Amino acid sequence: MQTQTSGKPRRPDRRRVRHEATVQEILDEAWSIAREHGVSGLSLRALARAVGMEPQSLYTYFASKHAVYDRMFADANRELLARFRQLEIPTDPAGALRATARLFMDFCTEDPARYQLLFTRAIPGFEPSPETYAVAVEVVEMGRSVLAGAGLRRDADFDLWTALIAGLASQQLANDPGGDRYTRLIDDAVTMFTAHALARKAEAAPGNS
Amino acid sequence: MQTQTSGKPRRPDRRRVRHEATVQEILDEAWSIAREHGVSGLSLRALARAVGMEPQSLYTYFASKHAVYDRMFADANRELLARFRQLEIPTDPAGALRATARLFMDFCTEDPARYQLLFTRAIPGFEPSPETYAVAVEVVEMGRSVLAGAGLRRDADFDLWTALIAGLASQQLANDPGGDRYTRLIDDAVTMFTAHALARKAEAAPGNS
DNA sequence: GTCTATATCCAGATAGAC
DNA sequence: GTCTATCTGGATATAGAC
Repeated sequence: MQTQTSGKPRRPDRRRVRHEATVQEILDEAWSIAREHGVSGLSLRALARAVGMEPQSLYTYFASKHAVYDRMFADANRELLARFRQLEIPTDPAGALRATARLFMDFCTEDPARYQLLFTRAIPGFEPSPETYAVAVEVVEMGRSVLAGAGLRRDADFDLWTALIAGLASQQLANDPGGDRYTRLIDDAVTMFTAHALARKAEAAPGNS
Repeated sequence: MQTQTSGKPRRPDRRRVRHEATVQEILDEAWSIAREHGVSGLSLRALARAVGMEPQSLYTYFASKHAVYDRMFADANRELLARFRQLEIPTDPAGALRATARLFMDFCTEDPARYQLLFTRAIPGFEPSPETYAVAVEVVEMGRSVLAGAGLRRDADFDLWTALIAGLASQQLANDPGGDRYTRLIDDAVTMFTAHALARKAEAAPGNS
C-alpha cells in the first residue's frame, strides 16, 4: 500500500523550493544594490523595496542583515572556486600562474562590490560564519595547490604571489576602475615572480636536473 | 598714534586660533572613532558626543560629514608626505626602494582606518575635493621620484612597484592585521622587483657600463 | 559659538493579526 | 509567508534664540 513509509517528502517539497527561490531573488537584488551603492551601502529597506516586500518580511528569509552578507560572501567564494575548478591549467609553471592571475583579476575587476566584501574589511561588524569561512579557506587552498603544481611550495612564495596579484587588483579598482592600467601588467608580474621564485628554488636545490 | 592702520589683526586673531584648535580636536576624535568603528562607521552624533558638543554644533566647523572626511583625507596624505620628506633615502637603488617600502607599509599597518580612507573606496559617496586631491597627487609624485632616483622612469615600472607594495599592505591588513606575515616579505619583494626592473633596463640599453 | 527645537528620513529588529 | 503596527534609535542637516 504505502509507497513510502515516512512522512518525509519523497520529492522536493514545493514550499521549500519556493522558499529557496525567494532567497535567491533577494540575494540577486542585494548584489544589485551593493553594486550600485557600495557593499556597505546596502540597507534592508532598500532591499525589501527592490524585491517587492515590506522590510520586515525579509526576516522570514534571513535572520539579520549580517546573515545576508554571510550568504553573499559564501556565494561569491563558491563562484570563484567554481571558476578555478573549470580552469584549464597550463602545464608550464609560468602559464599556470598567468592563467590563475587572469582569472582572479577578472573576478575582482568585474564586480568591485564583490571584491570589497570578500577581500577588504569594508563592513565594520561583519565576520563570516564558520561554514562560510570554510569556503574561503577552500579558495585559498586551491590557489596554494596551483602554485604547488608549478613547483612552489614555500609559504613565503605563496604569500608573495598572492600579495602581488591582490596588489594589481586593488590598485586597478582604486586608481583606474573600468580601465586596464594594472591588469595589463599581469604578464610582466608573472615573469618577475617566476624568475624570482624559480631562481630561489634552483639555489635551494643546486645540481638538480 | 595708530600702530596699525588697517582693522585687520596684526597678531593671530584669538578667535581664529581657538576655532582652529577646536577643528583639530574634532579631527582627533574623528580619527579615534574611525579607528574603533571603521572609517565608514563614523557618525556625526558619535563625533559630537566624543567632543562634548551637540551634533548640530559641528556644523560651525564643518559644512558636512564629507567635509570631515575630506580634511581627514588631506591630513593623512600630508602626514605621509612629511614622512617621505624626512626619510634619509639610501643611494643604492635597492636600498632606496626598501626604505620607501618600509615607510609606506608602516604607515598603512599602523592605522587600518587611515589606510581604508586613503587607498580603498570604503565610503560610497566620498570623493576628495580638488585641493585635497592635489595633496594625494603630491604623494604619488614623491613616490615616482624615488623610483626615478633609482634609475626607473617607466610608467609600467612605477605601476608594478606600487601594486607590489600596495598588495603587501592590503594582504597584511586583510589577512593578518597586527601581525607581520606580509611585512616581513618586503626585502624579498624588493629583491624580486629590482632584479626584474634593472634587468629590463639593461636589456633596453645594452652595452652601458 | 553653542544651544534648543525641529525637519526629514532611515536604520535594524520584534510582535502579532491574518 | 506576508502584512500592519510599532519599537528604539540613528542619520544628516537647518532655523533661530541666546
